[in-house]
Amino acid sequence: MQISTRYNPAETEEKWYQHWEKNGYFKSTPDEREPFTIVIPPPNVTGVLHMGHMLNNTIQDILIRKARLDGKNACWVPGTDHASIATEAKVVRWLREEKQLRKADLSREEFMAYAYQWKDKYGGIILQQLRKLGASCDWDRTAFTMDKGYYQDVIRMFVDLYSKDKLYRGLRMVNWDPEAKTVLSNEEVLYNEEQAQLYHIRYAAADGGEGVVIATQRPETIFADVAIAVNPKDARYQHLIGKQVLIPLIHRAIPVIGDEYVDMEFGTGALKITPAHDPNDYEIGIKHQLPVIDILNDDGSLNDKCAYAPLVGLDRFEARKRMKSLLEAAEVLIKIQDYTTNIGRSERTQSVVEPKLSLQWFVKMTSLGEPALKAVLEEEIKFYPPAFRNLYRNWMENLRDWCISRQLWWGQRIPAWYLKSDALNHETAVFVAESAEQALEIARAKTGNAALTLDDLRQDEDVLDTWASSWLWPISVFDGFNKPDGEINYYYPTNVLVTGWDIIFFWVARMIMAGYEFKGQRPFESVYFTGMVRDKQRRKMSKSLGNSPDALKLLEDFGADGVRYGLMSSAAAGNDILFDEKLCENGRNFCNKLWNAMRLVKGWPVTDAPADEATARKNAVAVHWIRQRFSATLREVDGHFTQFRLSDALLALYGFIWDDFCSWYLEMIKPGYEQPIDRATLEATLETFSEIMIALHPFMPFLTEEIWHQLQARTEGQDCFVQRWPAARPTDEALLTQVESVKQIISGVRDIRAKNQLKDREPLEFVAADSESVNALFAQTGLREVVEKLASLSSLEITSEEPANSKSFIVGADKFYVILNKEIDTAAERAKVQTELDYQRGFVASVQKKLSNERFVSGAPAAVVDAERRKLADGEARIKMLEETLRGLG
RNA sequence: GGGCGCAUAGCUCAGCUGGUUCAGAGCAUCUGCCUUACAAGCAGAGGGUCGGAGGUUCGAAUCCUUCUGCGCCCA
Repeated sequence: MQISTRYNPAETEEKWYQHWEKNGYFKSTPDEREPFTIVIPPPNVTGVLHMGHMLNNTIQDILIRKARLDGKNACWVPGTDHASIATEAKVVRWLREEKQLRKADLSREEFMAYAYQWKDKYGGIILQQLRKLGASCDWDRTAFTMDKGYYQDVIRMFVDLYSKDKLYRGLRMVNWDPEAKTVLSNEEVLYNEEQAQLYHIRYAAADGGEGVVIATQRPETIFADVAIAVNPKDARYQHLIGKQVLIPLIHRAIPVIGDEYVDMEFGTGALKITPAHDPNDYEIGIKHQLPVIDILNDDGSLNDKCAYAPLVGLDRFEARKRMKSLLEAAEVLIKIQDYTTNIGRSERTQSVVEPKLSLQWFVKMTSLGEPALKAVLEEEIKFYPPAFRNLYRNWMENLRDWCISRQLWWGQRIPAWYLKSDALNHETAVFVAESAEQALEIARAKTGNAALTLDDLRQDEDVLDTWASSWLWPISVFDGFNKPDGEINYYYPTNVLVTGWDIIFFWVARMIMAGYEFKGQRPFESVYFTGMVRDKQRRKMSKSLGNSPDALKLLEDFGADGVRYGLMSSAAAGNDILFDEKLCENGRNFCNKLWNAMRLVKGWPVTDAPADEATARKNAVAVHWIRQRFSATLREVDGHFTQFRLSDALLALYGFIWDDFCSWYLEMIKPGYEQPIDRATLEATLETFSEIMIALHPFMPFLTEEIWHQLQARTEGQDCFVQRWPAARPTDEALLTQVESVKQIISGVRDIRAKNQLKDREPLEFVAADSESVNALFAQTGLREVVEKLASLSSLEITSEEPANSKSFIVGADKFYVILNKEIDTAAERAKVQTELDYQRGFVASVQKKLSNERFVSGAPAAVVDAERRKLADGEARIKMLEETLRGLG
């Protein structure tokens, strides 16, 4: 049967994935084996596969497959995140565009019903796509952060933290949509440059002086001013710091304070501080312990706190208009200046968003952060690459309390109830419980009012930040809250977390905190940080830029193994990768290379007759050598794996397979045209080839499984997937070195061929200068035959005679000649040898200088000094040989 | 403003604890080959003051200081 010269991924991938899944190879249940656990960083439930996912999940699959081959009970838990903001935004858009519905017109329940509808329709597509990549997740364990059980865990977490006094309500500046009368998330506010006006207004000094002029775009907010800030370095205003000035129209006295924050160049260099209506002012207010005056009603009109009756009840824009004439009449309006500024508008109502203080839920970070920081610094949790420890420490040492409430509906609703009789944001009591009924009980007890009913309570409208649910992921997916003595004890702590460094704070740090807080244990032993996948212009790949290749198209074009290779070959841990399809092309080519190696080996006729003696010697040493090389490679790969240096591990295998196995080994044992190969050599080759497939399997699972089955007839269930990782055996270093010399000799001959227009197959006479090392080399059984075959020699002699009509080359400290049946261009040859001679003399001089340094000889380790002595001896031998060659050339 | 990181071949990057893995890989380039597994391939070759300057050391791409140029995070 003719086998295609190209590997066809489309045919094999589907077949093997189904085979593995059907055989339950992905499944894990606790048993007596050592567990190896990974929880997937859950992608957005309605997301689609992109480059970052492919990189990240390829790495996890490599680790999990390697663990499986190592005989561990490997468990990779897949799942998705509800991603509240992103998903809610998608649902809102969908409702608007497809159903002509506005969120504001829907009840919470109606909206949630639509959201689940959306989730059911698009949710989990990404998990299907991961299968195409080869991800060997235990799909039976697929989790979702809004699953009933998971939801319950999040609620329980909230109640638990509250009971431990680690949660509190605090003021925070939010985006308020006065038209929809709702809080907006940052993502729902659209900023655009708009024309606005700066009002220059004079605040008279309380002591009758001329005071100070400020510039503001929102003159109606002056009634909420609590201070004027100037830069202490500003010579114009230094004398005012500590004095009082009067707010125009209402003549309330406010202090002038000094703060470096103030930009001396902007406006007049004096900044009015309005904590209730500007986030930066709020920060300054806290710093200087200033009061907060909120003059806006929820609908954007001014309330009586503004203390200026003519404006109370007017909309902010109407008030702004009136302010102009009022200020003019008071003779405090210096000028009005046009300027362009970024104005935030509600995505939904287009109304100008007002920064507004609102009560939000915060997690106290001090007690949570401490063990989490310690764990990483003391390497109870190891980071790869370790440089991320610094980044982590820097953040953890400057922890701010975590605001976990979000003004959204898609998420876990905060389990806090208030009295309906209390005004919004001015609640007198909070009742936190896992259910409304429990909250009611608490409320009755707390208020002493046994007559309270559920109707008297209202639940907090907000949901929890997505990260406040996903930080429980490693615990919750094993049902660790419900069944703390269940299988979580087997799988937890997980072994490694693979994620992008961009969410080190959002997610990694918080999972570590949750691990210690709720489980008393680290959530994982190691964290492998992947880099960001960027395009050739170093831009992060993103949908909005449209610079991300279509992941599925890529898989189709290059095969999953090709793409996996492409991603991994350039992905050292933590380093961003500049993605180029060329990388996948390399991967595809590598697949074809292996495929063709398989075709070659399978195409040989076999004979049970023993090979002739020379061939037998050659094949025996070849088989012995490739096993040694493979062992050496495995040792290298094992080392890389323990360090999570997956890219290096793959490249080590790649180099071994392409160069050692294909270019050298297979060429060594390849029988002549239509000649058979002896059975022993073939079987040894199939055996080694099969083991190589196992070693490569974690990286390129489909191709290796296919070749594994093509190589030899396998029994039922004897799949590459479930084999044991081949053990690295001690290696015969002497042989490895000798074969390296043999390779250099063969390359030397090939080089002379190339430079003298000699056909590759034209047999050549070859001479090695007699020496101890040359004799030792060829005393190794079979090596002479290897050189003869791969260099296409007609003869190989060892002699101390300098052969005529020859060209020579040097390997190590030995000299070799190729006899050319033609006139040698002696002048050109002399020049070449002279150049080499000059180089060698320089080399020897530098080594001599080192060795004549007494401090080097006494200070450096003996091995290093010995190596230098060897270098010197070899260099001197080479000089001698080159000088002889020069003499020989006349 | 505070912090973290990066700079090595034309390009993208490896290079661990300072020393024969020391200057490397892939791509690109050049030369010769449609050879009997693979032209998406084979054989061979060229290409570098390891960003600059100091320092530590017998010895520095590697450790320290500093400068320059980029990138990122926090405010």
